[in-house]
Amino acid sequence: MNNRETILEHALVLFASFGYDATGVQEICDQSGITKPTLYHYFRSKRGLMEALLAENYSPYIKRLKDACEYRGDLPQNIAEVLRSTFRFADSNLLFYKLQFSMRNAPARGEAYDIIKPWIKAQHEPVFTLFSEAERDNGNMRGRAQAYTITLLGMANAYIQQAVEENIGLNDDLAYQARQQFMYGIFS
Amino acid sequence: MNNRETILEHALVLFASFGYDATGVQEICDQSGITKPTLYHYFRSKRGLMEALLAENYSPYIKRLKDACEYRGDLPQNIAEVLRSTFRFADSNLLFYKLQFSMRNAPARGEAYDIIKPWIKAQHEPVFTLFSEAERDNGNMRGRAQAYTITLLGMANAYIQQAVEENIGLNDDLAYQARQQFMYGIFS
DNA sequence: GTCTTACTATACCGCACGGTATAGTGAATT
DNA sequence: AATTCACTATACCGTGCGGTATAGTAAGAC
Repeated sequence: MNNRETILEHALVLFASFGYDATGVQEICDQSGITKPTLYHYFRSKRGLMEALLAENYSPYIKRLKDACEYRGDLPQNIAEVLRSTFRFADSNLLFYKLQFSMRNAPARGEAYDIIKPWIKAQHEPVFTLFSEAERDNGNMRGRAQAYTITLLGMANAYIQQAVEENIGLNDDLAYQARQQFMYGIFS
Repeated sequence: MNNRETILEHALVLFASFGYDATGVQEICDQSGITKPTLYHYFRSKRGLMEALLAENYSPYIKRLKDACEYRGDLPQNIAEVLRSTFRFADSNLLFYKLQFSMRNAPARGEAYDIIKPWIKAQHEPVFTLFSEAERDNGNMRGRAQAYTITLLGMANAYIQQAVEENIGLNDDLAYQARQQFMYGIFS
C-alpha cells in the first residue's frame, strides 16, 4: 500500500479516537511509519490532510444521496432512499461516521467545524431541494422544507446512534421504521 | 461581581465558541481581566474549571429531570415533563446547551468527553429508570428501556436543534408535538 | 552517464500551551 | 503591633505543537 493511503488510514483512526485538535501530526506519522516531510509532501498541512480525508469518505455518499433525492412524485419513496443511503454510509465506515458526526457538532468557530462546513451543506442541499419540490404537490407542507430537512437528517442520526449503542444492524428494516415515524411527524 | 463568577462566565463563552481544546487559559484570563494565578487559585486546572462550569449549569436541570421521571403510572405524562424540562434547560442557557452538546459528541477518548461523561450518565439514568418501571405496566415495551431512553433524548436534541436554527420558540407546544411523535414510535 | 522528478530522513525553528515559583497586597484576627 | 489568610501580579518553566530547511535517495528519461 502506498504511503498516502497509509497516512489517511491511520489519520482516520486517530482523529476519530482523539479528535482533530488533540491529535498531533507526529503521532499520525509514528503510527503510519513515516516522517513528517512525507506527510507534508502528500498533504499541504494538517488541515489539508483532514480535508482529503473528508473528500475521500464523503464523496461516494453525497453522490448516492443526490440520486436518492431525485423527486419523481413519490415523497415517501425518496425519504426511504435518503434514509437507506445514510444508514449504509454509516454502516460501511462507522469510524468515519463517528468522526464526521463529532465534527458537525463541534463549536462553530473551531477549525474542525470550519473544515466540515462545505460537506454539511453538500448533504443538506439535495434533501432541502427534495422537500421544496414536494411542496408543490402537497400544500400543507408549504414553507417547512428547511424544518423537514433538519428533522429527517436529525432523526437518521438518532437511529444510527441507537443502532450503534444497542448493536442492532443498520439494515433496511430500520430505515423503514424511521421513515414511518418521520412521515407521522409530517402528517399530524 | 467576584472573580470566580467572572471567570466562569467568560470561560463559558469561549469554550462554547471555540471548544475546550482550542481555548487557551491565557485567553480566558485576558477576557476576564485577571491573570493566570487568579484562575488557578479558584480552579485547580483547566480541567477543573470546565468541571466547575458543568456542575453549576447542569445541576439544576438534572434535579428537575429526576422529578420529571418520577413514575406514577402515567408514562405519557412523564415523557411530556422530561421533554419540557429539557427544552427549558436548553432555552434558559442556549450557550451552555451548545457547549455540552458538542462535548457529548466529541471523540470518546478525548479529554472533553471524559469530563462530561458523568453528566451524561446523570441524565441517562433517571430516564432509563422511568422506562424500566413503565415496562412492568406495559408488556410490549419489555427489554427496550435502553432504546427508548436514547431515542427520547435524541429526539429532544433534534427538536432543539431545529428550533434553534429556525428561530422557533422552545415552548411547551413543541414539547407536546415531540411527545406525540415519540409515542407514535413506541406504539407501532 | 547525466539530469530530472518523486519521494523521504535528520534536525531544527518559533511559538503557544498548561502550569508554577516567587513575591507581594490588603483585610481580618489575635 | 504582629500574624495570618485569601487573593493577585510578574516572570518564568518545560513541553509539545505545526511546519520547514537541508540533504539526500532511488528510478526513469534522454
